[in-house]
Amino acid sequence: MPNERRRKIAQTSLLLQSFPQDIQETLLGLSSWREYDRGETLFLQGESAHAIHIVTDGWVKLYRIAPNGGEAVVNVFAKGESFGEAVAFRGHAYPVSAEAVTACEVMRIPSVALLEAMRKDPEIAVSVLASTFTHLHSLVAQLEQLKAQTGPQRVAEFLLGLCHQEEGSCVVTLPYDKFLIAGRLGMKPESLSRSFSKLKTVGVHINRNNAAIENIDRLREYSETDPVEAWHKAQ
Amino acid sequence: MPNERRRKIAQTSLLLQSFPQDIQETLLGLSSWREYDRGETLFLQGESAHAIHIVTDGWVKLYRIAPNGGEAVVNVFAKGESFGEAVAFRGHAYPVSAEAVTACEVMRIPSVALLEAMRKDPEIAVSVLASTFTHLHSLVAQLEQLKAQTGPQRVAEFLLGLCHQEEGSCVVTLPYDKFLIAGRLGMKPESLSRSFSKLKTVGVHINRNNAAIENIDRLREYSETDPVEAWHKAQ
DNA sequence: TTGGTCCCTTGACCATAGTCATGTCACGCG
DNA sequence: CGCGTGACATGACTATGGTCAAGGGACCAA
Repeated sequence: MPNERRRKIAQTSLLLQSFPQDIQETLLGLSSWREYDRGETLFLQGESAHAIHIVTDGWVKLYRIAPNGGEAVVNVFAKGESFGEAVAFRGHAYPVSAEAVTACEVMRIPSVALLEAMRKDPEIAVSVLASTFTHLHSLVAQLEQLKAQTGPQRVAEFLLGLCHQEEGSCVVTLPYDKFLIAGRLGMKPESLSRSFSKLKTVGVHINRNNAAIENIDRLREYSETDPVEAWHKAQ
Repeated sequence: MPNERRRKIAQTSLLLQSFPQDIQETLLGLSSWREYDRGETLFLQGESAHAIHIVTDGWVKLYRIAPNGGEAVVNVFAKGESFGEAVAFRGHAYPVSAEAVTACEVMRIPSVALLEAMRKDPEIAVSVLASTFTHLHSLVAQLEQLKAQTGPQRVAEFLLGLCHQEEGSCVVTLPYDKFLIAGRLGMKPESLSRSFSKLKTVGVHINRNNAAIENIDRLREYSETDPVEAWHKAQ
C-alpha cells in the first residue's frame, strides 16, 4: 500500500506541517484513511463530528442544503487541505455536508487524538486556530464577492486564484467541472457560460477545460473595477 | 467607574463564561476597556491583530471594503459577543474592519494573555476553538442565505432570529437602523423596504423600528419554501 | 408655526442573473 | 459510419434587485 505517499502528503498539509515531528507521528499512527468514489458522501450536515479531515488526493466539496432545497457550495478542498477542525472538538453537529467531487482519498484524525496533542503542547492549539482562521478568511472573502461583485467579476477572481503568477499571460486548467465552479461562485452553469463570454473582451479564452489569460493585470483590473464601469468595459 | 458592571458582562460573555474563575480573574486584570462613539473605527482590515475583543455595551459591525469600493457587512456584534479570536494568535492581519454602530464599550484581551491561559489549561483552547466555530457557522449560514434565498426570505429569517419564541405571535424591535440591516442581509435599503412590504402578506407589519409578527410558524414556513413558490404566496 | 434635516418609503426604469428550451460538439459504442 | 449521451453554449423571456428621483413623516430648533 502507498502508505509512505499518504504520510508525506499529510505531513506537508497546511494543518500538520507546523507540528513537531513526534506529534505528527503519533497523530498519523492514530489516524485512518479512506478512499471515496466520485459522488460519494463523506458526511451529512447534522451528523456529529468526531474527526478532522485531511484530503490526501482528489477534491472534496463542502455544501449546504437550505430548508427550501437550494444547494450552496461552501468550499472545495484539494490535496493537502483540511476541514472540520473547529467542529470536532465539542462533538458539535457538522454545519455542512461533504461529498467527493472526484475519486479521492481522505485521512481522518480522531478529535480525541488531537485534543490529547493539544494538552501536551499548547502550540498545537495555536496551529489549529490558525488553520481555522484560514477557513474563516476564505468565507469572509466569499461573502465579500457575493455581496460586492458581479458574476463575471467573481469568475475573473476565481481564475486569478488559479494562476500562480503575478503578471503576464498564462493558461490555467479548470480544476473541476463547470457545474461545480458555478455552484462555488454562487451562480447557475448558464450564467457561468455567459460570464466566460464576457471575459473574452478582457482577453480570456476558454477551450474545453483550459482558460487562456492574455494579460493577468488586465483581468485583475477588471475584477477590481466598479460594477457599473465594468459593464462599459465588457460591452 | 462602573467596573463591576463591565466585569459581570465580560464574565457572562460567550467566550469567557466557560473559563474557570481564577483564569477569568487573571484575564480581566490584564484586559483594557475603551468606549467608542457611534461611527468610530476600532480597527481597519490589514492592521495586525494583537487582542481579542468582547463587546460589553452597544453594537459593533465588522465589514469589508472590496477593491471596487463596495462594502460588505460581515457581521454585527452585540453585548456579550466576542470577535477576533482566530486572528490574534499569530498576529495576522485583520481580514475585516470594525466600526461602532452605536456608542459602545469594548474590552480587549491581549492575545499573549490568552495564550498564557491556554498553556495553563488546554480546556481554554477548546473554548476558544468553540467560539471560533460559532463564527464559522454564522458565516456559512450567511453564505447559504445569499446563495439560496431571495431577499424577502432573508429578511424573514433575520426577523425569526430576533424573536426568541418558537411559535405564536410576537413583536420584535429592530436592533439597529435599516441601512445597516440591509447591509447585513446583502441588499440596499430600498430593497429591504420592499421586502418588508412583501412580508405583509405573511402577517408581518413594521411600525417605526418594531416588527409585529402575527404567526411565527407562518413566517418560518415562508422563509423555508422554494423561491418560486414563495413568489406565488407573496403575490 | 415654519422650515429644515434625516430616515425611510415608493415608483419608474433597467441591468443582472435565473429559467426553460434548443442547439452544438466531442466522445464512445455497436 | 450513424446513433446516443453528456457537457456546455446560446437565445428568449422573466423576475429579482439596484439606481435614481421624488414623496412622506418624525423630530428639532428658531
